[in-house]
Amino acid sequence: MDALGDPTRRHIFELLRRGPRAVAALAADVPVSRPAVSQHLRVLERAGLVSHRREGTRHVYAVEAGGLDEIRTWLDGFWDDALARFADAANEEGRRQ
Amino acid sequence: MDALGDPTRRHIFELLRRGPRAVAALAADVPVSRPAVSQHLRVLERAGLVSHRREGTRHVYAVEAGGLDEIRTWLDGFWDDALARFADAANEEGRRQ
DNA sequence: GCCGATGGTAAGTGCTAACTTACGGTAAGT
DNA sequence: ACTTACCGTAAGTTAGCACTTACCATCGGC
Repeated sequence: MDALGDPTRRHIFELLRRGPRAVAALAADVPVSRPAVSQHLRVLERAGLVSHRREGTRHVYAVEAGGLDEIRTWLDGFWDDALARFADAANEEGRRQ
Repeated sequence: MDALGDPTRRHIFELLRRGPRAVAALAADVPVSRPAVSQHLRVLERAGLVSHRREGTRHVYAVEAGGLDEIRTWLDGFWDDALARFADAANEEGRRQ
């Protein structure tokens, strides 16, 4: 979640959404330098959102399904609770009127 | 999404998950000053994640269902694409072996 | 009408992190 | 072996932002 807070990082993440890419290929579509992309990829990997495999000298990065699922479950619990509370508030409102 | 990047802001957001609260009540459960909470609430409101209604001199904040839904749809599209790409990669892998 | 409570806003400060340039390391091609 | 391509890491700078203190506005109560 902290990892997706940065716009550039989300940009990289959405590029990876189209499929696995190497570092240089990612840096070509992002308005920052290549080392910056490397640093962002490291953060994303630490967060469990992406993974990389070496292919010769190139490092190909891809999205990790587990990381997305983690956020998803967190959001789901949140959503349910929020809806329940929202219903409670609506009931209370109706009771007042 | 940028709004949920800050840990303190997520903390406040999760407090709001239990139900609507006033600013002072929120600040009591967060290790920062009350003005800081106000600023965080402003960011959250600008992001469409919370809304506030005045209750006398108190400002009661509550989570906004729409904001959560927005993140949810974004995440859903992401999830589907990621799974599809993952399946493609698995197929390619199988074809090689 | 005055005082306390509640909370938004302004100004200022410190720290984090995002970015750059520079360097080193590894693998492939010739 | 030498060069080239590709990438991670170190060091340094800067801009943003999270936080605090101080101030002001508004609403309710005595």
